[in-house]
Amino acid sequence: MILEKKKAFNEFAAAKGLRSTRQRDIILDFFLSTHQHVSVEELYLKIKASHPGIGHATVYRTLKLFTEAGLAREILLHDGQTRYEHALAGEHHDHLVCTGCNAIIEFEDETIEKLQKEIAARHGFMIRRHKLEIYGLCALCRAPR
Amino acid sequence: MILEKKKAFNEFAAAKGLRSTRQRDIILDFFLSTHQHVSVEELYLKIKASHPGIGHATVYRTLKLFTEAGLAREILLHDGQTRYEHALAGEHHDHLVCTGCNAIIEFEDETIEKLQKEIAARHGFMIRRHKLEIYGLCALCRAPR
DNA sequence: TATGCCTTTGATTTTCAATTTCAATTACGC
DNA sequence: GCGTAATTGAAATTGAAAATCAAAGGCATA
Ligand SMILES: [Mn+2]
Ligand SMILES: [Mn+2]
Ligand SMILES: [Zn+2]
Ligand SMILES: [Zn+2]
Repeated sequence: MILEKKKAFNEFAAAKGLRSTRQRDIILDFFLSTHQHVSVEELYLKIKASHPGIGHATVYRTLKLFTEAGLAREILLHDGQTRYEHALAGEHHDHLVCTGCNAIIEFEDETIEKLQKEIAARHGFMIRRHKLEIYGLCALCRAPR
Repeated sequence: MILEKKKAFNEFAAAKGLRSTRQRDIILDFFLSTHQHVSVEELYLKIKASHPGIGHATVYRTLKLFTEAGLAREILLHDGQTRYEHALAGEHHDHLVCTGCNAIIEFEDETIEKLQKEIAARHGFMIRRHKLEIYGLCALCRAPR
């Protein structure tokens, strides 16, 4: 799993003529061992604890590379912080976002996906991507105390 | 229509103990006579042409008030600019966004709305709001030349 | 292993939307 | 009209993200 992703990035890097650097290896290791939907700042701070030399800019740049390579996906929720999640080829899902505890629940609904395509077709619109985010309170945050 | 909205805002302002100011009247007039999905900067520039004294901060603040009053709705698309659209009580719709010409097509789909509620219920999640944005190319932008 | 090119890095600066600050102005109940 | 508290707007500040650029480092070649 993790090895496959590393391999995938190495292939992407090779194809693009990118150099192999210590920083990119470290950032990839941290990203792969991180929970879903990590913000750049969160990841940067985690890395900085054991690798103080690594800079903000490199983390930003490298996450964009991972996205280009297909390992990561950018998620823009309503808090002004870009987050990244692990991307699996061909996989797609949407998000329930708890505004109480910031938990994120993933879901996928084939019918919704199909209806979106029908709506687009009806308007002669060609879909490139979409985002469906449902904001509210998760079961835990709804519970009294 | 426009008068109803002005009345609605006046009632909101009265209930909240807000004062009636020339600036708020002007900004409301401009907002109500503007096409859908206007950005703050766009609206500010339009107003400035005939009312140079009105400041950025006031436009930002006032649009937030309109939102609170239920006349406007904040729309955050993927271009880093907050937009506002006219809100009608009880009405909801989602957006097809053309990345070619920035056109925005509105749509509503009862089945999608229902499915969202089912998904939320399945996770014990209480929905407060949601956003569904479909990005791609509109019919005109797809057409050759 | 050494050379040299050219990519990458990271401290710093810049950008840009949006918010905050605060002194001056203004609305409005009395 | 008076006094007070809300409002305004120029300017400063914020915060995320991108850009800058000199120094460091990867890598093809000899
Ligand atoms: Mn996800
Ligand atoms: Mn709309
Ligand atoms: Zn929660
Ligand atoms: Zn278009």
